Amino acid sequence: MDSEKVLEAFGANLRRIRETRKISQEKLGEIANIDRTYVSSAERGKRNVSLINIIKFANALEVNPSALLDFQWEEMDEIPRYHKTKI
Amino acid sequence: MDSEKVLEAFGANLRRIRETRKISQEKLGEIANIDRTYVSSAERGKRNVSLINIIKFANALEVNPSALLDFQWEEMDEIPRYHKTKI
DNA sequence: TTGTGACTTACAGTCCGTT
DNA sequence: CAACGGACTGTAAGTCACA
Repeated sequence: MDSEKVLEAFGANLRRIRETRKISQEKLGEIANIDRTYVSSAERGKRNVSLINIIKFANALEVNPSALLDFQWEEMDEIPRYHKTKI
Repeated sequence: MDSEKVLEAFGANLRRIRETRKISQEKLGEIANIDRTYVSSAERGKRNVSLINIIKFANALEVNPSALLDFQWEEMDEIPRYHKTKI
């Protein structure tokens, strides 16, 4: 589990979903009440976004928060254990 | 969307899943490499946990990160819009 | 085994701007 | 419209002694 790649994966999800909504970073920021420069850096994987802001983003984009955490773990250095076991 | 309740909901999920694993907060902290007292405060909804730590918790508990974000929105003040639309 | 208050440090997050 | 920088404020991260 590589922290940097987690942030990049989150950012990629954020960007992909925002683009399907056909709204700008600025517009997303306005809806979510988050600064536009922060949206930009979050999408580029430069920010360790907190839970409240993850929820804000999800609500603004009208998706379940889990959509933003739907990572492609194959790209990570270590495969998280939940791929091997179920709860 | 009430921030305080989001944190409490996250903490409740964290605690519930940890208890199904039958491990102590201290043991979870050891696995996730997070301080025991931090686990305690996160479970009590006192921390706005960031993405990296959400992933650490999820990996340590061997669950998908989205399991920790599986909130009961009915209890919240405002129903997030993703209940009304799908992506 | 867990809860809690207090504390410092690091960085989350904002606001101004330029390219 | 987005990337990026600088300077700033607020708060999460991380730890401790003690209940």
